[in-house]
Amino acid sequence: MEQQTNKQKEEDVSLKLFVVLSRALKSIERRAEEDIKSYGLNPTEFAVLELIYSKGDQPIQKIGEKVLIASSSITYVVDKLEKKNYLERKSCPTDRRVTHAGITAEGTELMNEIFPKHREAIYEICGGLDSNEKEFLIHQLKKLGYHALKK
Amino acid sequence: MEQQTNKQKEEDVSLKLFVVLSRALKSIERRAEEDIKSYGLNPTEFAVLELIYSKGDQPIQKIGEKVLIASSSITYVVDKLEKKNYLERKSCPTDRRVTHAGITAEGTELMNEIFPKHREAIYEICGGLDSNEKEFLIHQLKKLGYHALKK
DNA sequence: GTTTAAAGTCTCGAATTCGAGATAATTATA
DNA sequence: TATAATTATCTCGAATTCGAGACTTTAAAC
Repeated sequence: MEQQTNKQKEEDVSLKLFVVLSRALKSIERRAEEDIKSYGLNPTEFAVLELIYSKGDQPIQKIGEKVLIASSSITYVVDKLEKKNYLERKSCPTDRRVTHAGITAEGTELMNEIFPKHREAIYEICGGLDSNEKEFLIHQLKKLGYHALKK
Repeated sequence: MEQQTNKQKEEDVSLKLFVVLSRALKSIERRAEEDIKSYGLNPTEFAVLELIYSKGDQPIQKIGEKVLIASSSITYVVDKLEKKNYLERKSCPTDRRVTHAGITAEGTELMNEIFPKHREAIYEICGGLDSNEKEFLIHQLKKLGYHALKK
């Protein structure tokens, strides 16, 4: 009986956490998206471009792993970024299955311009907590996320 | 100079928090979605059904506010749940603009069956933290989300 | 060396979400 | 009361994401 009540409570807290987590992220995403849209990109495009901007040329496959989207979606996003002349595809000479995506001069120029602004925007959006609180939150979220990952 | 370095660091922590938050939620969502799909619903359908199951009949409009989706999306979701015979539309007698969505006997039966299972599943998924840690996390996430909300 | 298995990219169609605008009903204003 | 503004719902088309499967190339197994 006592057992049951306790379990009930634990479940409630977990559900609550799930809801609050979803809402907090949604609020942040809405603002972040607004920022990113003002640069003429959507969040996925920005994430892909940012990856290649900071990490250099990437095989199409790897992009999906890092940004957590399906391979068929990457094709779509890279297509769009290529049309905008921010990325270019380069077929790999050593493995002909592979295509790399690399950033263009125009893409680099764009990111030089907007990345600092984006950093600043995220900083403002996350202003509800101080630096130490953020560090601790990161730590806890990692524990939570790591456990959720495995099944 | 010192000022600049400090700012740099704060921005880094904020970016990191954003990434970790996104990933943690994505891990949880993936598992939660898996659970919900096993009941023949998708997350949005479940959320809408759960709202009406626990709070009673709702005007279509209100559903969107509570579940945070656009009005055009609600129409779509309620259509689907109506086709599955879990919800029914009831036109409001006092305000003819309004349509309420109410849960059917079949919908209630389904939720009686699956809601406890879902609670349990979320509890398992969130097992990376103990109850106190969750409470504290909820508190911090509220602070974070509340700040992000206003602009 | 063939045959099989695996890896990387892409095409296609389905599902979901959104925003803009249409329509209808209600409320506020002049 | 007529007019305007607001509210509620829905339609439509566009954007984004996914999964299944096609195709090519490479690696492994025999």
